[in-house]
Amino acid sequence: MQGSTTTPPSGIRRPDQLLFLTDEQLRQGIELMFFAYRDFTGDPDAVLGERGLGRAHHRAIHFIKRRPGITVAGLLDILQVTKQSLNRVLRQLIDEGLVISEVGKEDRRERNLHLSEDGEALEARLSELQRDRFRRAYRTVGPEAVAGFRQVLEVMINEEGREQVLNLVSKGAP
Amino acid sequence: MQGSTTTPPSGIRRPDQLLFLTDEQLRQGIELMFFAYRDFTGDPDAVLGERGLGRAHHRAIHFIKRRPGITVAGLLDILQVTKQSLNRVLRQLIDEGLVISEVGKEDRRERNLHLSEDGEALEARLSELQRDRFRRAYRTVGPEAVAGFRQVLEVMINEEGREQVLNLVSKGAP
DNA sequence: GAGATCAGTCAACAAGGCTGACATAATTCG
DNA sequence: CGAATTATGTCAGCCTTGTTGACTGATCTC
Repeated sequence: MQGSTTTPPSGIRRPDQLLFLTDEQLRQGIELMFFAYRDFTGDPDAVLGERGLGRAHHRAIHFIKRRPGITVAGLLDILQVTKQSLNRVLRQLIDEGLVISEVGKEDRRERNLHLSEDGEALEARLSELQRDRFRRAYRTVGPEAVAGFRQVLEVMINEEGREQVLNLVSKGAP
Repeated sequence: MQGSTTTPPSGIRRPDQLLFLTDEQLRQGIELMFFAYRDFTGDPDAVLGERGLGRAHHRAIHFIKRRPGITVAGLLDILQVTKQSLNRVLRQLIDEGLVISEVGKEDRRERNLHLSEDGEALEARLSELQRDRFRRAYRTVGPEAVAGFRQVLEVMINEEGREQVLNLVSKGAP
């Protein structure tokens, strides 16, 4: 914390620069992560609850919005759940008319997933809530803190797979 | 991102300072949060899985370690789940000999919760994994980014309750 | 002594993970 | 062409972890 920008006064045994690596500081980071994530998912969860949907549906909707026409296998790859688990969620979304599944043009074994109008509307409502939270937070702390925030999250991701994830996040190829 | 420290050159219509607030930037933050949290919980989940325990057990263990002697009501307050839900988890932990529940000294209706030796050992193993991840991340990005990371997480927390949470995180009173 | 409070429990339900097994198309390979 | 592979869907069953509602027992407090 406190830690100022550059070098500490000399002659100190436990330099200020390393203070942010004490078990205590690390523990605080861990707990903050827990509480922040809980609230981060809270708003959408509430909206989804109204319609009998859950967080799993949100994730599917989010990434279908992000990659319209994505195949089931593609979504499985991103979400890293079993196909049985995803299938249940997807079936519900299709039954409710939020997601449209159509036979692949090139490879007719594949299914290309899209959001219906209703699906788009729900997605917009959900992502709006999360963007609001981020916007408020980002606005409060300013661009430098935001840059730090992103840096930490990025290196928090498992090293194998990190490149793929960062690629996905920043619009990168499927 | 990039955004420098102070004021930008004047006369710019969409100042650099606001670039980090576009929907696109916000969406990236949201997705990073999702992926980082997934990996953040991955390591402990694996260890817990070996013993037939889950994330809920981890949370209980974590906060009992943090506040030895905490009462059931106190834990409920932190975790924000129903007492039936917590009770199931707690019962398992007590049955497995990881947590010790003893009648309150002052108020005999209360139960004070502690970790047993085994509980301490498991907690150490789990928190070690998470601290390692944070330590690596923090070390990689440096103290300034860490400060930014923490600032964002803090203001991400719901405003009602934020003070209480921050108080808890930073060792504050029960 | 009456009423409030803390803890524990039973029962029932739902979401969303998992495994394993199997079916059906469609594509690709030999 | 026929066989193997691939993409998807589905059935069945199991687990964890959340929920509500109802109720008990012990202990405080007024």
